[in-house]
Amino acid sequence: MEFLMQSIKIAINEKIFIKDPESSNLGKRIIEQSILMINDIGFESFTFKKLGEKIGSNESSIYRYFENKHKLLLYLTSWYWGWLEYQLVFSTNSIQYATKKLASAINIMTRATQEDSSFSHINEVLLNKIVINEYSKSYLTKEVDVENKNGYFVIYKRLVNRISEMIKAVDSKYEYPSSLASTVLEGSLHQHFLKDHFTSLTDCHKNTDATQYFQHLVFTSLNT
Amino acid sequence: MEFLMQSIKIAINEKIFIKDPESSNLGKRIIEQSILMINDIGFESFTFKKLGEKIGSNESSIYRYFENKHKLLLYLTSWYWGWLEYQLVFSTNSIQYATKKLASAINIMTRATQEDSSFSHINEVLLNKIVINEYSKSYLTKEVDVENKNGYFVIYKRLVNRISEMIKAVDSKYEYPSSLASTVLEGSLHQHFLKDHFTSLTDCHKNTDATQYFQHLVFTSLNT
DNA sequence: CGAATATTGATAGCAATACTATTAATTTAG
DNA sequence: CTAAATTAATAGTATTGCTATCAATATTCG
Repeated sequence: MEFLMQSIKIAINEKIFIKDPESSNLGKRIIEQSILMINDIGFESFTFKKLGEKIGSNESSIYRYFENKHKLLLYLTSWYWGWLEYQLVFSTNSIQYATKKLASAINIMTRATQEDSSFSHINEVLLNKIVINEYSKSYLTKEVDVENKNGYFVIYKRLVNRISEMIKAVDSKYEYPSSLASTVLEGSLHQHFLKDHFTSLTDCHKNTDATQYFQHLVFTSLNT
Repeated sequence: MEFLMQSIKIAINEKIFIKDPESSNLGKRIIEQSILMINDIGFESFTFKKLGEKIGSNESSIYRYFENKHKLLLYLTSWYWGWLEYQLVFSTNSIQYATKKLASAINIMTRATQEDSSFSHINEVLLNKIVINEYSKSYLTKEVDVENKNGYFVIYKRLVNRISEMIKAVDSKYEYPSSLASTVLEGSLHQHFLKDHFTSLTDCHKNTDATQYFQHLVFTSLNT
């Protein structure tokens, strides 16, 4: 997958960072290398000090971009959802039939992530793995309500709503469009996690299985 | 809900603790008060030092029961799933018809937790909240494969498998029984979380809504 | 160009966390 | 009632998650 439009930038809520990491070379290295490092050692073991060493920079310099590693995680995951949203809108916009549109959306939301050469410093495949392993930690906190009010989760919420609207377009009488939409997005991450760590708890063993599963789940729930 | 059998004990993998907290008064206070405290301040802010102060005991004494707070979380969540499993088996065992059995199981898995006076030192309602807010953190770690091999998640896995078997009993041709079972269990926690923090992402606003949603989701997926 | 301004790097320091070790006090069990 | 087990108290260590300060470099713009 590649962005067809040049110089598209994923717009992240400015309250999430102190200084926009897209605005400098150091900022981009912070993003690039934090993705590699979080993927490598996990979010718990990841620290700004270690990242500083890795990028040949200083802990205190990273703190000038992000208040703490939680905010960096919010940035990375927001970027990921923004990137997915773009693909969703771009791919489904021209589809006429509601059913076909929703099927295409489910496909994009549940498939294994493809690389995208448009953003040279971001490895989308690894970022997808981070989202699978760490996204819940970004909202399963005591601060979730305040951060939600601050708009830290808007992109994700917009994405769920888009799917929800597509579901309604297929079956306006269906009673749980938002729950179904959130189930697909969150459940997709979960099934991919189970595929890697708890194979007995899932039937999705190949990459394409999750898509099949959710297509079936959604379309049997709806009256088309 | 009450246990009809006296002196039932939820059996937890002995590798999770150093000394069985059920074996002493201090151990029970550790469990009782850690539930209150984690619920109160969240797992991230929870420390053995604070817990020690709260129960009028010492940090080092708690370390004789649990290696670290991660293991304590594994203990608490294992206990919860064991308790739910008991209710599931007890309530559905005598039901003949596969469909009715599965419907009853979904009901138990997705409803709001009821108090249980059988275990005086454990507040099941608060423990359910902890599971909603913290369970994923217990397996979204770099150590998950080792800990899985050690059997730290057996109870949860057995529970998913029980549901999976019930699904198969209703529709032996259905291709995704394990995925559907794990989706119900995990998705139920997620919908309850959304109900409390992201109301726009769910249609479950009353406690009973999640049950309705998952009943519909499961039974439209299956050919009965 | 060159001075002002912004950015980054280096070092230090602090409070809290996540433990471990040791020893003393207390409880319990035979 | 004595020995063994348990618990409490204290101290100590390495790491984390920051903040502050100041020097070294870039960058910008008049």
